Amino acid sequence: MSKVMLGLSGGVDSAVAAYILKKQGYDVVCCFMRNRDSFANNDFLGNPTVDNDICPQEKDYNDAKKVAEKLNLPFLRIDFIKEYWDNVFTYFLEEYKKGRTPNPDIFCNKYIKFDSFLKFAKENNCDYIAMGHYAKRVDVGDKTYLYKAKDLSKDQTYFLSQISTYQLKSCLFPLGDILKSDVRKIAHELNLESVEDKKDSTGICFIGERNFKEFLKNYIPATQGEIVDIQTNRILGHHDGVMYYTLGQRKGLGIGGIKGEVAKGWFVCGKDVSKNILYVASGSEDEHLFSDYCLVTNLNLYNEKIPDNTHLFAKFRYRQQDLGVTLFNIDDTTIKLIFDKPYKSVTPGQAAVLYEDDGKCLGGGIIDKVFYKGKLKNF
RNA sequence: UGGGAUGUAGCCAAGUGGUAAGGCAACAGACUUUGACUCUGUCAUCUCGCUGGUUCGAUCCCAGCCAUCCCAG
Repeated sequence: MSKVMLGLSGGVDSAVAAYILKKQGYDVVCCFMRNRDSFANNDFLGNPTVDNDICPQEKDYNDAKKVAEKLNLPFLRIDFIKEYWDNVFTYFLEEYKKGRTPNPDIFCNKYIKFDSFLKFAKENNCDYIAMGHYAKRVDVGDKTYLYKAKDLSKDQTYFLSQISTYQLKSCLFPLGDILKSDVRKIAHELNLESVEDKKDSTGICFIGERNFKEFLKNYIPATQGEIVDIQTNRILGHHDGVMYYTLGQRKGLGIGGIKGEVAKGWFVCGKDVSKNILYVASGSEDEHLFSDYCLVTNLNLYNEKIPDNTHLFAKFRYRQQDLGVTLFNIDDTTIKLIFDKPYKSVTPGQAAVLYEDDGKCLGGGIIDKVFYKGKLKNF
C-alpha cells in the first residue's frame, strides 16, 4: 500500500483530499505546515491579527487536527519558517526592490510544499505527497503530465508551473476531477464541522489577506516620488514608493479629475525605479498598457522541449484568460513569446504558464522583459 | 487700479426659481491561494464662496463683499 503525506492546511480542500486518498486505499499521514511567524518575521504594520488572542495559524492547526481526528488519520506538524524566509520571502522582497511584481506562491510551491515538505515526507517513508491543489496528473507510460483541474474556475496549475518533473511525479492531486461545490458537499456529508463552511483562504500563502502596501512597508522603506502622465509628462500626483504598484493597477493612485479633461481613471503603465517615477496612462485601453512580445526566463518544462514556432496558450496572471502566443527558444531556460495581438499589463516578475488547448500544462517561466513594437518597455 | 470671467463634495463637472446629474478619487463588499484587473454598494439635507434682498419658496433673480484667474496698466 502506497503511503502518502498529505498537507492538511485547516481548509476544506485538503481535508476532502485526505478523505479521498484514504478512500482510494492510500495509507495517509496528515501534516500541518507552518512557514511563517509574524513575530519572528517582524511583521506588524498592517497586520490585522497581530493583537488577536489566538493567531489564525493556531486556529487552522486546530481545525486541521479535528479533521484528522474525524478521519481517524495520524497527524503531524512541521515548521519551515527558516526555509520559507530564505527561499521564498527573500526572493519576494528582492523582486519588489527591483520594481517587479513577483508571485511568491509559485516559489512557495517550488521550494516549500514540493521540496522541503517532500523531503520530510520521504524521511517519514512516504511515497507521495498531496495537498488540496486543484490540478490533474495524467500518467502515460513513464511520462507524467499535468492538466488543468476539472473545475476550471479553481484550477491552480498556474501556481505549479515551477515544480520539477520529479516533484510532479511525487505528488498526487485528489481534487483534479472534482468540482469545488462537490468538495463542500463531501465535507458536509462527512460532518467536517471545523472546515465545511470555512471561507476559502486568499492572500499570499501563509501570510494571508492584507493591506498590501502596509505589509510591504515592514520590509521595504517608503520613498515618495512623482506620478507622471506618460502621454504629456505632467506630474499628476505622488506615490509612496514605486514598488508598491503593479502594471495595470488602478487603485491607490489618488488622482482626481483634471480641468477640461474627461476622467477615465488612471492605470499604472510603467515605472522608473532609479528615478522613482511611476508612469500612468488615462483609461483602460491606452496603448501604453499593451505589449506584443516578451522574454521569459527560468523556463521549467515537465516534459520534452517545445520546438520553435509552436503556437500555444499562455496565462500571464492567475485567473486571467489564456492568450494565444507563438514560442521561440532562446536557450534552455529562456524563451520568447510573441503574442497573437497586443495584450494588456503583461508584467515582469509574474509567471507565464504554457498550455495546449486541451488543458495540458507544459510548464512555465518568469516574465523578464516585455516589449511593444520592438521597443523594450521600461518598468 | 480699470475691464472681463469664475466661485457646486477631496478633484473635475452638469443643473433648474420648487427643493443638488455624472465622472475621477476614497471607502466598503463580492471575486481571488501573488500583486492586480473587474463587479456591486456608499459618498453634498444647519448644502451649491460669504452677507443681505426680491419671492409662498433660490443654488439658480438682484445688491454688496471676499477669493481666484485673464486682459489692460
